[in-house]
Amino acid sequence: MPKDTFFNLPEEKREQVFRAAVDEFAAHPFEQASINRIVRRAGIAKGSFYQYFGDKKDLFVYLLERMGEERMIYLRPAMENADQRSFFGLLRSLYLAGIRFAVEHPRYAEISRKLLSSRGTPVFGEVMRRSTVMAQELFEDLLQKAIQRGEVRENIDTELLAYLIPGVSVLIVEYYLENVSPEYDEGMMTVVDQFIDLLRSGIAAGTNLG
Amino acid sequence: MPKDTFFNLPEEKREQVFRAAVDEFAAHPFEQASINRIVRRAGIAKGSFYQYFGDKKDLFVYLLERMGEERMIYLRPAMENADQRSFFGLLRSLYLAGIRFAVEHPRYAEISRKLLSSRGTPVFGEVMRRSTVMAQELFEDLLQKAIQRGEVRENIDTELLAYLIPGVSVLIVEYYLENVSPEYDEGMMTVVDQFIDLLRSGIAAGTNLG
DNA sequence: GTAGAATGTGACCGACAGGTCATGTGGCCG
DNA sequence: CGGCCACATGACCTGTCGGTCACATTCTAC
Repeated sequence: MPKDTFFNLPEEKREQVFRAAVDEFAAHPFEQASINRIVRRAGIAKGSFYQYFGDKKDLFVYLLERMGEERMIYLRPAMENADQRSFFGLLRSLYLAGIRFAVEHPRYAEISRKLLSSRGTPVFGEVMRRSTVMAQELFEDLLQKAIQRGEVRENIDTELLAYLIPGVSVLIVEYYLENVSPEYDEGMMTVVDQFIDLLRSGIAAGTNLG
Repeated sequence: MPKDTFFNLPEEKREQVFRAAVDEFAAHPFEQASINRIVRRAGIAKGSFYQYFGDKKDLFVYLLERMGEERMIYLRPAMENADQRSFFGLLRSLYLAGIRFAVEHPRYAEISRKLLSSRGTPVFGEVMRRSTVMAQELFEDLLQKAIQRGEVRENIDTELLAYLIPGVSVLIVEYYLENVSPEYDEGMMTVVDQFIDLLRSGIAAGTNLG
């Protein structure tokens, strides 16, 4: 948690510091991110920084929390009436919401990308375990319900799938940025739709064609 | 390329240095890996290190090359008669070979894992682009042939799939290590088989069951 | 032997990191 | 006014990094 001093700051200065942090963590993963660069960019003294935050991780966790709140603004509507909708339709809405969030907050998206592709570093465990577990539980729950509705076949490993789905979403974003367009934009949805189609029907020729 | 001095070394010492490097890069991603720790562990002076290698990247590239050669020893037999075998069977052989490689060289596997989950860092591009492109081309080629044989339906995006398949293999390994067993072992094949089943048939209930 | 090349060595370099702290500054309260 | 308090500041701390270099040692050839 940032210190009181940070929240007592005039909003303009507070946001200046925050923006500098966003820029830095969008450009460098946690370990390489530099407090020196942040304070330089924010136009404050280094001593001041440590009046606001306990240490680098304190700032980073705060940033991730604010990012998570912003992200939920996009995701919550996509989850409406979750119980009455098809699994694949819901999945598509979630991806769409996630992509809109990324399109409108590309630096946040960059921070997520850097963080998600650094699984295994010490800071990842401390910072992300809770939310990856939450995502995994959400998808596992959705899959179970879809099986009960007869929408998804029952002889699948829901735990594995619930792990793969968020992981693949990162791959999709990377594929798009590398091979289609270097910008976060809604064209990503064509790739998402390809993936959902694969997920639904597999790739084998035969009875599943239609 | 390491300097001549390195190859003139008595084999024992050369392997001592090499093993120390493997240990370091298995424990830390490239940027965090420390020459100081490597020379300490190898029992050589830092000056000596720079008689053997131009710089840190020189060592790392050499290590990856040796690792790639070792890996090919496992993969080559799995590719035998590639043209006459089913896509899914071949895919399974490749995964199996990859897992055997990882089981018998867990530190190599750890280095790969660290490297693959650091896409986007500067060193990744310089060092990996060639081999990721190669893997992507291989899978795209295999998929095209499978489509021609009528084994795989033709309305899929082979480029996307060829990107996703190697990426998902990393996810599978991570899933296994996090949720099943912390050791690289052949139990991973049960997860691989789950994945291949998903890839083949999708998850939707209905006509594709059987 | 002795010259000279090859190899070994660790103190040293400048850069940068995260973090501290003594001192300065400005405004509010009595 | 004086005392206090919240905040601002940047020089400074210790540590580590990748990399260099002058010098010591060992090996080879004659």
